Amino acid sequence: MQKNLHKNMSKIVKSQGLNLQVEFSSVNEQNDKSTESVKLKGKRTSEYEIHPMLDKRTKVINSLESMNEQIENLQYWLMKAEPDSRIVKGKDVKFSINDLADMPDGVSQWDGVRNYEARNIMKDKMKIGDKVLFYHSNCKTPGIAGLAEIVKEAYPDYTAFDEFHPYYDPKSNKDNPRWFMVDVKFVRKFKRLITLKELQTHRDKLKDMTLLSRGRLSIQPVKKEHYRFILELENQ
DNA sequence: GCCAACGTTGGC
DNA sequence: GCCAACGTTGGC
Repeated sequence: MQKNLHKNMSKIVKSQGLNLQVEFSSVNEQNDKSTESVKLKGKRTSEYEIHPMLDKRTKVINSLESMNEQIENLQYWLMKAEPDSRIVKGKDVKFSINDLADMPDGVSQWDGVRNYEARNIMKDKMKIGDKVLFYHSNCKTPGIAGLAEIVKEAYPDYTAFDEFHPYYDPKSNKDNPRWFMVDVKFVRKFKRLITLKELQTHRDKLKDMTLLSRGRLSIQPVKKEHYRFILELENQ
């Protein structure tokens, strides 16, 4: 019976075209009800209860609802990096989408953010599985270069502790870290760079996009509809 | 807690 | 490399 439940879940997930890996932990029998956790890709986990008195279909719908909740909670962000070489305190701070792709497992810490608003987004808002538009800034053709996702939630940015590091901040220390970072994983490069210029021509659709109204913020929230629109632009 | 001075970002 | 916009600092 459990096997069928799992099969049904997998089928529904597939039929909805969702890019999720569903894992099931073993069921803990506890008198008249048991709990099972559903793990989505990354570490977002939700628990749902299995009531022996309810039929299979109800169980599947219940757990799907919790899955949909997780999907609804998915957040979208834009993160800026500089793809061109720039030497700060003797170290190159260049970081392009190709550099991210070349990291082991495509994963990198997002260090060097020294702005409170951007920090607070990382520290308080970003969750594993959130989607990221990878933006190339301070370069010849600024624009969105591809996609990444959050794979580790906020932890202290230790580069602030090292006085020889370009991102050193004497006001931050191990006991009272001022700056935080998340880990980001490469998802894919866009088929083409979606330039800032191009985005600016869609002011009708993107009028309240933070990138267009507050260009300086290096980590920004992105509305779901804007995210979707940008993915459509890629194919135009 | 205001705000002038200063520093940084990032498009152009 | 310029410089507008905007974020931060610190004196009062």
